[in-house]
Amino acid sequence: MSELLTIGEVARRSGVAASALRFYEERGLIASERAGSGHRRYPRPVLRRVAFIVFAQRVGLTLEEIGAELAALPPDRVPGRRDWARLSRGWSARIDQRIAELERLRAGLTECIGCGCLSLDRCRLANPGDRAAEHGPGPRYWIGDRPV
Amino acid sequence: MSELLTIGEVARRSGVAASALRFYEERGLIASERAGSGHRRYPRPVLRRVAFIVFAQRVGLTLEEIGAELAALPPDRVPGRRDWARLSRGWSARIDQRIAELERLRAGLTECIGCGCLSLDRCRLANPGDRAAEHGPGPRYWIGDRPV
DNA sequence: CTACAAGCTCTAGTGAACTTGAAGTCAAGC
DNA sequence: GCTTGACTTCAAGTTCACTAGAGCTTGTAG
Repeated sequence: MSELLTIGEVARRSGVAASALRFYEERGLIASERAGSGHRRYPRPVLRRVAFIVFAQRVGLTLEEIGAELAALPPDRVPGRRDWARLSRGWSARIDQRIAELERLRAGLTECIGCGCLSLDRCRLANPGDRAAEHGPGPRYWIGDRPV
Repeated sequence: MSELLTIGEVARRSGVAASALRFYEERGLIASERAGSGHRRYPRPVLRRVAFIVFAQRVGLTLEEIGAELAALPPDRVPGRRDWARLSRGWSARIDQRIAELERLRAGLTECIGCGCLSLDRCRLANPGDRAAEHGPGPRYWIGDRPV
């Protein structure tokens, strides 16, 4: 019934570990007030914010991107239907792209590999040009899940 | 025209960095002979094997899984239509699952978030039970891309 | 008042898939 | 003979999204 939640309560209710919540806070994705003791106190709406983060991760966004999306939401009022709609467009496009790629791959599974044409020179399914190879150093993102 | 390719040639033709090829070899995904100098010499079919690896990664398999798939292919003969078909079944199912999840998420984008029900308690889209939270320590796999 | 749970900060580790860099070898061209 | 470039090994670094543990403080129940 309390207005403010402890980190443990948020963790239990969201299914996200307390350590992860601290990590999100460090990254600026969520915020907390502090009790006199120095303990975190989360206002209730943080639960929706955490839900949003989890959802966005499943869609395939990185925490950095999620942070940007959250920053773009109005800080002064509860985000409404209009805000979601704006957000939604970008995400839908992204999801559609990934689905399209997966369908292409599934088709290639029988058509292209099956027919024996899986050749790097000719097959667009394994074409270097399609790949994220030139995205510089560091780990390759899950191929195809990369932000475009 | 030569029968055997250097690592540089394979890298150029496959679009995969030489360092990655050495890494794949270390992991047992590909193999090479050695010239007298100690330099790697790849038989030509390695190109198809690399193409296979790249393809499988886009589908979402880890290198370890890819290694297992490759190990299951006949080592004595060129893999034929039958071998691909066997492989294909598992991958298709996997792709279908991921597509289904993405579609579910896309629907939730308007239905569930849009209507304001994005609540951790009630919404199955952000439901802790759905999540890979209990998969133990270590990094969370890209959520939803996890091998089932 | 004392346990003990829960919170705090900070540093370091994890796993996947590589890349980077150091230090050395080998082959070819000038 | 020397430089250049391609190759070798090996160790260490990178990103992402966290987790784990050390060492300390706070809050609560008996």
